[in-house]
Amino acid sequence: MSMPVRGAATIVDVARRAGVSKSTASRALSGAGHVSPDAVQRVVRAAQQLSYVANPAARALVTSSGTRVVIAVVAPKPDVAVDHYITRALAAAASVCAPERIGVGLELVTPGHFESVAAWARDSTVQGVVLINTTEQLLAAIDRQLPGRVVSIGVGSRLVPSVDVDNSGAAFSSLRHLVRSGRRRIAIVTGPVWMPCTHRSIRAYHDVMREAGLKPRVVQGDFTSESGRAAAATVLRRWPDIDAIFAMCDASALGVLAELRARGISSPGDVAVAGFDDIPFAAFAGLTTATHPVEMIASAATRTVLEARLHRPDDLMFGSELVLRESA
Amino acid sequence: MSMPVRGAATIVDVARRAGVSKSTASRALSGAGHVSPDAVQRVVRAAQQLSYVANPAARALVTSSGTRVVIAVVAPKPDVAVDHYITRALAAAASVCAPERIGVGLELVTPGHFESVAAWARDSTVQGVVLINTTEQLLAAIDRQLPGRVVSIGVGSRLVPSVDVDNSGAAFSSLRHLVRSGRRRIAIVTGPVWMPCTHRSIRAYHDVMREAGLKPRVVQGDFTSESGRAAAATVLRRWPDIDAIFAMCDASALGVLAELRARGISSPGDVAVAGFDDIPFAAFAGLTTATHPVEMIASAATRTVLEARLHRPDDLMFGSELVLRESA
DNA sequence: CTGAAAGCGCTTACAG
DNA sequence: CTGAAAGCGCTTACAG
Repeated sequence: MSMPVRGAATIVDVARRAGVSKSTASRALSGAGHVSPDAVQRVVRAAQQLSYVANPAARALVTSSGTRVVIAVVAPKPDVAVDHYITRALAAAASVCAPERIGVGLELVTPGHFESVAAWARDSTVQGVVLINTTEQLLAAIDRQLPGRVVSIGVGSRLVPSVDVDNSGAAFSSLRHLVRSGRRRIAIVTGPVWMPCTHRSIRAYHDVMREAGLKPRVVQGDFTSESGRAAAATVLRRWPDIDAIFAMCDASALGVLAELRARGISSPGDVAVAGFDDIPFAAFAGLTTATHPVEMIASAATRTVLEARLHRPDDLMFGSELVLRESA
Repeated sequence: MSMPVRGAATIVDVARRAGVSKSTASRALSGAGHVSPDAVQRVVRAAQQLSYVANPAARALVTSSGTRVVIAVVAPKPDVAVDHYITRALAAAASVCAPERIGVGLELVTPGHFESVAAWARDSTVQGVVLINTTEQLLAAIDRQLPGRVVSIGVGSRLVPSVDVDNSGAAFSSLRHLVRSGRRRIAIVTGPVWMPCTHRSIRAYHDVMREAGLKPRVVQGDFTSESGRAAAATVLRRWPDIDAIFAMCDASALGVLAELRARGISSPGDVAVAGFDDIPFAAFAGLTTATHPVEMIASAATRTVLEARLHRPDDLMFGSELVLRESA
């Protein structure tokens, strides 16, 4: 028997090769309904031989399984939306979907404009939605409209499972490392306040400072290198005797390092610096940081949406590992 | 008349509202076949009122229009594949596709393993393919199998249109700027030799050197910062009197700057440095470079694939602008 | 110029 | 446990 030439194998090809009707083939492949073990085996084997993957367009038409996964990014302004973090997550999602013949779409949501949520809910071609940087407000809107088709990379809700890195754990290990290596005047450069993850790290920071009997010193940043540089300047002005700066992301930490260098302040000699994310450039710059397995997180979130479970899956929290380099 | 509640508007909703059959509605919307001007107007209006976008799953089933666009990245090894350049292009593609209810998939192709090309050709859910970093070999395989559904970000072929940045122009303007500002011993740090774009820039480099009566000095890199650092070391060893280094990408240029700084060599004082891409970090680092409108390029390429023209569209070449900063 | 009918590839009640 | 039939939303010959 030869491969079909004109197009990809269809369920009719599989059924014919297995000697059953397409109804039976469909049931055998989906696992739903009763099918004799013998038939299941023949169908599965035929499907493998033909490299059969159900046509998602046809399936989407009859069920509501969808042909695409929407990656929805929440951002106050459209231009701040698509940073390296987002594009890495998108690439991971697109890689996970490709073998299933499912596509991904990228959509921006600005706070207060949640009309698109209703559109996704109505759209049978939307398999599901992966939220990035979501807010409590958006989650509330989703709970009402899209039950069971949404996963959040970030905070979750009663109905929306969360898949994320252990922000607190990452902050704990970096800060404890600083304390253990003798630092006593440790400042933190935060992310934007509207992002829930910012608060998790700030809380961890306060916990460690209290635990060690140290005074908290908080300066706000916005995850850019420029804001890190500005924050370092602020820190040095307010607390000239500072001996460590912990930034909530590597981009800001690199800004901190640049500002220190520009002022002739040595690192780690005078001021230790630690970041978070372990971006490729961090290794190059000798930045001590903690890993952020963005690809694993996005892959897991996307897989959850593809599986379309009936019950809310458990939250998933990925660990972060401290990476010691020169800067701290 | 009220909006349909259960799902997105279908062509039957549009037809009913316009008072025609769904056949006529379909023809009016596609522009194919004869429809009275009056009917066209009513149908178009109804579609607008209902925010109608044809269900791509249904359309893909009957035509071969597809539900997804494949972004195919050619890379010698899987791990070098997904850099910032790729993910930016992917994000742009996913943004362009989203309003059309089309998804994108990310697939890696390693040289010599072109089976996936045949799979895409057979797959009616594949609207088209956007190639990134393609090689002549892959283009040859595609010419035979996927006529009319492929666009290349990079080199094109007789059947595959190319959409790309003007690499030569970018190299010309950076190098001429170096020459004009008095530099005479100018080295180039290249990209990997297997990438066609590397050769375009090298050729431009040789042209400018010849034109200015200067000796060419070529060192190979691989687009990483680490390779830039190593290349700078090589350059300084082989040509201690060097006064400028042009790197084919910003990541490498940043590596060059780091190596110079580590050796106490001032920039631009002793050695001017220029890169290419204008990544966000370049502005922060004060790197002179030239713009690379990746998002515009990827959007244009994706739009071309979505339109699925019958005839090969013209090649598209995007200009690059010199951005003068501190380093040169 | 228009509408009724067929069919794309699937899944799922409905009979047997 | 199995198969024939209906139908998801579209487009496109086929008649009129």
